[in-house]
Amino acid sequence: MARIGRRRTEKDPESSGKVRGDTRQNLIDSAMVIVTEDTGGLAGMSLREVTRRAGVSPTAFYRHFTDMEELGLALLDEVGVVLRGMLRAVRKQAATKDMISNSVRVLVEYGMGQRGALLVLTRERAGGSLRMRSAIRSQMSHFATELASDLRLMNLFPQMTQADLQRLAGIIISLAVSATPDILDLPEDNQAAVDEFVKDLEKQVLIVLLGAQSWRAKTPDEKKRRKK
Amino acid sequence: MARIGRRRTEKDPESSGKVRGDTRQNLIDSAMVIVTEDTGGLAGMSLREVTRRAGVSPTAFYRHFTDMEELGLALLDEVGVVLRGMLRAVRKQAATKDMISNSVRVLVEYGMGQRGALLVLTRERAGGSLRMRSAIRSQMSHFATELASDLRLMNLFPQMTQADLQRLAGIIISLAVSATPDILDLPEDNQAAVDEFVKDLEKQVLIVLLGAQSWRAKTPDEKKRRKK
DNA sequence: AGCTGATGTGCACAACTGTAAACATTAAGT
DNA sequence: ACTTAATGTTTACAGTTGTGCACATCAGCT
Repeated sequence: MARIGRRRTEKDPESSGKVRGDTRQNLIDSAMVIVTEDTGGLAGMSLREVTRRAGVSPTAFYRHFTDMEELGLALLDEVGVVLRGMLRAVRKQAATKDMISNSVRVLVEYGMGQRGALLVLTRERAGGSLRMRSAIRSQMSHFATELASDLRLMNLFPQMTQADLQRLAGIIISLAVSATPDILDLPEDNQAAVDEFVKDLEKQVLIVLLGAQSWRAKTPDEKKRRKK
Repeated sequence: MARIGRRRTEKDPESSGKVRGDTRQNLIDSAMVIVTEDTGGLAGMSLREVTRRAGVSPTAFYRHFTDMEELGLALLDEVGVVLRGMLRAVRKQAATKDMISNSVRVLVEYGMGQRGALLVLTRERAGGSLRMRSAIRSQMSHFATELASDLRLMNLFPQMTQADLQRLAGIIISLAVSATPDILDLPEDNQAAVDEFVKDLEKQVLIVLLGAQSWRAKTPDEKKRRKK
């Protein structure tokens, strides 16, 4: 049996107590790695496997999470924050047409780089526990709200109600989410294929935006009151 | 194409002691039940659990499948056939406007009734093995192709190329797939909420259709060659 | 100094897993 | 009638799992 656990050797200069607080994060990271390279998602991931990867004893897990589900939620949260930040940054520095293309590209590149991130997002959306699912839904609506707000600032759809803008954003996010599994299977060595995919996704978004404009133009007498 | 082992009694289908020949189907059904009521998907489903549900010994499993993955593929195939049939039937008997609304309603109702079916479809799309994922992709493109063909017959978009029709259908399927997890969490007792959801999804589809029309109208000089 | 709470360890254990091996039954084909 | 292939069973085993328990280390407080 190999001695994997880096035992704190009494007075090791750098290990004197400071490596300790990292364990929680280590667990999350390990989970991310496992999810990334292993088929089976959070459900097919064992507590022991995670702790093994993190270099801790199995029981240490309970010092930081009560559940595997809780680990999953933490993992998800991290992904959401990062991804949201990236997209927001992109949108902030480009206008209209470029914005779409840039956003799509960022999504694709992030997805291919940090496979696990998007993987968890899409997979557990239909998979995980009820808590997990609604956490993801909330993340997605968060995405959509930010996008809607940016769309409003750009004044591309001045005639649209706030609610309908939100719906529009929702559709776009839907497209992105739906594209995610395909992103994850994109051949990393074939840049042409990636470009093709990006272009296609851009076009999808454009169609939706166009549709939204026509829709408003054609039915200006709408007066729905939406609540959600 | 696959010949499902049906080579048994031709005289008395049910009487020979046990219902022997049904075992394979029983396993599939059991898997479906488990997937439906258990969080965790195909990955979190054990061989023993399936055989237990099916009322057979664990080792009997190997008489019908080499792998759990193979079971999954069989399950998926069944779902695809059924769902595809339903949607095709719906589209065949209504035109244009009603077609959308009917299709959406069928999808939602089927999803709520046979949760496991849609669950497997969405979940394993991002989850399962590579084989599973491409099988699902193929199912989806199958859906899209059928839809595209129907759209062409309806002559709604006479000016569109075949390839662009296929893309349009792809977008619609994307929306449907993306909506699936939400369908599965719809409150069964609250019909109003279901109606609201259906209406919303219909509207999304309409926007896309409108967008597609405007798209063609605005950029008639397209000449892309797509290859998929 | 000594106490306390947080964080880590090892050991133990029962439950469950996948699957191998040998065997029983039966339908079908000769 | 005898063989054979398909389909099922029982028993067995080794590996993995989640988790309870007792204990070790250490930072920070009074």
